[in-house]
Amino acid sequence: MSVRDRKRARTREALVAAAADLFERRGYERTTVADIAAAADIGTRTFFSYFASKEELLFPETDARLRAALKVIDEREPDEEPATVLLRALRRVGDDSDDLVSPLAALRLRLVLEVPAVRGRALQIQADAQKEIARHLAAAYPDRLDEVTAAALVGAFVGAVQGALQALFDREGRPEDAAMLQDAVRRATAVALAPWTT
Amino acid sequence: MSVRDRKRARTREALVAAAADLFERRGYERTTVADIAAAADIGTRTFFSYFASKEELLFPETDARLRAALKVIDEREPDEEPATVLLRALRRVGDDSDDLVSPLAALRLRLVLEVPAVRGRALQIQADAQKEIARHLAAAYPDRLDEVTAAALVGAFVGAVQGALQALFDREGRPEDAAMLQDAVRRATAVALAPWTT
DNA sequence: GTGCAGAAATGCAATGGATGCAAACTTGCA
DNA sequence: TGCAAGTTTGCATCCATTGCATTTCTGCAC
Repeated sequence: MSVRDRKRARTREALVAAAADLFERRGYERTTVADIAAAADIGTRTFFSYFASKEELLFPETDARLRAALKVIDEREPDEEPATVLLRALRRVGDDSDDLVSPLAALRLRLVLEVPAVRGRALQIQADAQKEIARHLAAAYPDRLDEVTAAALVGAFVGAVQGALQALFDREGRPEDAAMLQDAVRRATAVALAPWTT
Repeated sequence: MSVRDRKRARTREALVAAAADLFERRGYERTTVADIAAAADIGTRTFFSYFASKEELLFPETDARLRAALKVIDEREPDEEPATVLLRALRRVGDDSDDLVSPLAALRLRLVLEVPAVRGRALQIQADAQKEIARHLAAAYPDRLDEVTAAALVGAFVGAVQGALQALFDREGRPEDAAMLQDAVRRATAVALAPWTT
């Protein structure tokens, strides 16, 4: 990795860190892109060569989670059911991603629930990921699943988990700590996916 | 309904019509709110007392569809399964809504697929509707469904349908024929939701 | 018919995200 | 050392959105 690339990566991280700090302290809406850029010592214009929009800042590593899910599918046992593999893939994404610990993750969760623009972006990212997973799954089971059925299956699983999670948050408020959150995710998936697992 | 209200409703429709026309001809991005307001003979500022944002213009009757779904739940037979009722509610929304015929609906579908901002808004509206439906369903079956399970159920159903639809569009482009489309969705969701419906 | 209170429309100014453009820099490599 | 490619930046501009103050209705009371 060249000096150039490393510097760029460092600046990128600085931007995320600065933004997280500012969002935390002043709130999302009352932090301007100019503020963030200044805090990371770059020009306002330059910000947009790192992130396409203000929201994007909150989802810096979407690809990683998606790749993890695809990997689970690729490494399936020869005779596993599609639903079983998919189930494992979703559990993996929910569990091991650093997503529940990193300071950014907690902030992101809060903002997804509070700020419409952020929620909209999150839903879009999720929809795109679903599409990708469905494609992979269909390719993995060419004679059992066509693209449409695979998409329906993935949509059902993800939709169930997301619905359950949302309901949990509505009922219990935002989780205080990562452990509670993880527990909530587990309970939600257990409930949501029970019909497929029994 | 007073004169005032009727005039307001007429202006509102004029805005939607004007916007549909402009979006159709010039595209969404290259139509400004000022253009739309001018075409409907109102001041730019006034636009925002009718619609909270430019996107909102494309979803003028969300409530109606939601209410239709809730109505199906309210009018269920005494001993129907939750999944059965829910399935019927979704079919109702997909079927009888003018959604595949009205000129606005076709435009909306295209823009949802093409314009990120519009897609984001559509996903948010859907998520909100899901939440509402889940609440209703849980209330309708107090001893069979808690809020979280109901939300998971609704999420699974809606997710399956949406996933299937998305895949169909990706594969075949925009649908020529509503009947074929509906059939494909039914088959796909049947597979995805088999665990719930049996 | 006149006048008033509340609702609606409007103009104006300002904020803030986003983009195009061209000039000033840096870095990697020949 | 010096050029080509990749970066950074300032500047101007567009546009959605909002706050504020003003003006224009509309419904109703008298």
